[in-house]
Amino acid sequence: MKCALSMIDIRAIRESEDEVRQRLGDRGQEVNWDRVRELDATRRDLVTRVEERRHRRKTLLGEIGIQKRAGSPDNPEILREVEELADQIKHDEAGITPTEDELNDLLLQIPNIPHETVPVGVDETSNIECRRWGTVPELTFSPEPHVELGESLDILDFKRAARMAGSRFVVYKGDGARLERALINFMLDLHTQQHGYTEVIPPYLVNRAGMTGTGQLPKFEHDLFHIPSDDLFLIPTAEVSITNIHREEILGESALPLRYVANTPCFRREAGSYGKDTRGLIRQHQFNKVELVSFTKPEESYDELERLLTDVETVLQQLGLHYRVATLCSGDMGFAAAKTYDVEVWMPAQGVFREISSCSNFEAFQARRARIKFRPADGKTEFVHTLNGSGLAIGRTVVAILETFQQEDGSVLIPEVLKPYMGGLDKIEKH
RNA sequence: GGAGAGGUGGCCGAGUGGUCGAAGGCAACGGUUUGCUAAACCGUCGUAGGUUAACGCCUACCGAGGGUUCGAAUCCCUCCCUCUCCGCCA
Repeated sequence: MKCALSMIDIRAIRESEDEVRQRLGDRGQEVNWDRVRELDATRRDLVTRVEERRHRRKTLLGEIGIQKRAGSPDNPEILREVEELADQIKHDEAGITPTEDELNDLLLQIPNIPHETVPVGVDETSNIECRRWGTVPELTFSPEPHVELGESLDILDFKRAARMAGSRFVVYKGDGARLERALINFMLDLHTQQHGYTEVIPPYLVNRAGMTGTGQLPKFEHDLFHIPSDDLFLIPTAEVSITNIHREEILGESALPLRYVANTPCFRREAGSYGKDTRGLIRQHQFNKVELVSFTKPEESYDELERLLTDVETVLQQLGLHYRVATLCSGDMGFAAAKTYDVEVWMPAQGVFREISSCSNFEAFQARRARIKFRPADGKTEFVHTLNGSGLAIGRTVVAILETFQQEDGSVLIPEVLKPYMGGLDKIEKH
């Protein structure tokens, strides 16, 4: 019998539903709690009954075996009872499958429980700013948006990309392509060499089970690009691939924490964001992102979240980009997250901070779905905690760099740390 | 895509239609012995669900799903995956 797959622990609901619901707050509004409770009870009733009958049947079968060996004739009484039990078991089992399926469907729809330090709120207005780093760059001229800058420098080509693939795609060209590549390499080197992450290059296509494990499915299928012929999905973030590296594994305690970094393209349908950020690199169907993922013991995950955030901030600080950090409120967090920090970079042309990284602790939410456990030295296996953060989204970093370091003549200075990755080039200018 | 082989516990590796949840070995853990290490010896040593205050007990699982049978890891079917060879290809 399959175990009940869940994202929040069914036992927690069974034993302290009130507390679970209270902590979910607004996030638990849509859940049909009565049905969950009912299905759980039904399932347990059926399972208990089936197991009792199976036990009885097993005993009888053993007796038949002994009699056969002794050469005794068949006992019709026993045979009849065995048959009856089989029918009853079959009948009850037929009820278990749909019960479990419905229960799992309901449980998979329940978002994660926010951590107690998460501010309560319904939208971004309740997010809490933690800190700012740097200052708004002082320009003696009015800053050009990255789209105009990129096109006049002939490093970004949105028109030709649209011709071949539609809107929300781009062709990077010349120093633009090189800048993108330089950023990827700089971030990967920083995280692997200074911050202790192991680089991986994972699959960009993932199956249904993988997407369910990290929480994209079943609820957010409409946000994903899907390949029907093979039932595979293009990853919306490397988080999916990396977290699934250890799906259905029991890790040794000494192996934790595990830290991975990957640069991958990310593919998002952006359904429902029509009209939002239609121009430029901000919101693309395909973009590169360097992603950090950690697997930790439960008691260490919140320290790890702070560490992850620090690693992400280091990237922005070394690039010299002005940013701020906010703790997301309960209503603004993603489905799977227990706590999230957003890192927002200053975009001079728009004059606003825009998200460039999101760092989350999923606690055991993904681990439970993906069945990722570890074995403590003393006791029973436990679910690990998973975390991830963008370190950083490359396209948006390009935007920030172009706009922040632009010069009045339309050229763009290359940040010091990137120069080695740009072959010593110190600015991008018109040719 | 074509042909063949195979999928058993952390690993290796037996296995027969009926006390097989599964021999044996390795690894791991605990202990005895030991100046230390090693060796040797003894013991423990899968996952999940149900039940119990707890010790424990019960059930399921030998790639997945069906079928045959009183009974299946063992026989049959379908699917998935891995490996080898051929073809194709970056």
